[in-house]
Amino acid sequence: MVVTTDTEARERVLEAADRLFYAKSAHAVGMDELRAEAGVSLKKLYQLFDGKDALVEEVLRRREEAITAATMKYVLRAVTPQEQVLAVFDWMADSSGTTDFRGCAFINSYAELGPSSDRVTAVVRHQKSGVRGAIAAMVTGMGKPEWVADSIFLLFEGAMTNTAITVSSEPARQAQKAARFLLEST
Amino acid sequence: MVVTTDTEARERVLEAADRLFYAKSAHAVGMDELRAEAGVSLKKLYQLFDGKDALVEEVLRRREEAITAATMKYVLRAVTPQEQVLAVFDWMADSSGTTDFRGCAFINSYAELGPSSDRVTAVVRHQKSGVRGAIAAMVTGMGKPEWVADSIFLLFEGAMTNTAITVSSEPARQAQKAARFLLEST
DNA sequence: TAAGGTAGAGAACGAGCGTTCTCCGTGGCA
DNA sequence: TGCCACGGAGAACGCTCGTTCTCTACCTTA
Repeated sequence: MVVTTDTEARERVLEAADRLFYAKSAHAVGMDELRAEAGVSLKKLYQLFDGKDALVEEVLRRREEAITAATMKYVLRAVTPQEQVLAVFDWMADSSGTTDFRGCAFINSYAELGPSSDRVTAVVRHQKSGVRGAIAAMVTGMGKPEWVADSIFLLFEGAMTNTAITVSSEPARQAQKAARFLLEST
Repeated sequence: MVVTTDTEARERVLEAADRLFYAKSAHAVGMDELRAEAGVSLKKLYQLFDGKDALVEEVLRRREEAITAATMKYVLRAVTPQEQVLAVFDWMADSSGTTDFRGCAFINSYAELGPSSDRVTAVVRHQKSGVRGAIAAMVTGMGKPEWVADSIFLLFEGAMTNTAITVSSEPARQAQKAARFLLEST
């Protein structure tokens, strides 16, 4: 028998849930499908998590950390502050290349569950204010006015959804161009 | 007995479905709840529409027309071409004032149903390209480059989602400011 | 080896869904 | 007045879901 600690099982469940929820939306993924994908018994699944709602919430929180880390890799690779700000659009353009890109998981969750789950709404708000704050920190660090940061944030958000809908990295590139213009002309 | 033609019943169903689907997301609204809200028998409901999927599709198409008309009222009220472009953000700010504002119904539907319904995805794409085209027509009519139109479109999209998530018209106003800047400095 | 406890497989359960069907009351018409 | 066709109310059906429960097989330990 393959030894599997609870920690490992937890991780497998969270990874599978993140992938499936994002790809199909949470309500379209049954606990049994998730159990099969994670290679875990239904009993253990309910031992590890307090039901589906709690699992959705934890998946979103985990994804928030993962996305922050992923974008930071792009940001820190850049040299100048301006290139750092624009690097988040490189991340987006690269991410959209994967066939299973479905836009912003937080907006998607808000659309699906927002009205029925305050917990999910809270995580979504947290993520959005985090992204907005991160951009603001970079931009104001460059001496640019705060409204430039907010504008770049909105370009980012619009590009996320439309990159998914149009199945193309063009919105990401377009948003990057607009952000560059805003940074250079202020 | 109150006389009700099929056309009237159809209209009542579509109005109720639009309102409920937008407020709660489609999968959270049962056909029976919809029947009750529209004041129609279940039998007639299924006489008038080929099931829920078809109803969702028709609701989205109807909403596309309604939103186009609503924004056009704002656009045509403005005098200068620049004010016309910026008027769509006035529409957004005003719409967000209603307590049941939940962002872009098409993005929400894409998030909820996109992976399972090509028909819905097609309607969403159609609406997005329509909005993008309408902004492009106004902006290029002003002699501005096309990338300005695309940027304003992305600002619009980002503001729609974040106006809903933050329950505030601030993103709409912020996007408007950014759009004005883009229009004036090119 | 024998007993006991643990964990997995999957049946069971109650609820809710979309959809269809049945029944009954009420109209119009000869 | 008697008949019939229609439409509404809502029961019924088959399915899927989230969640819990049961049973069995195996591993551990004395």
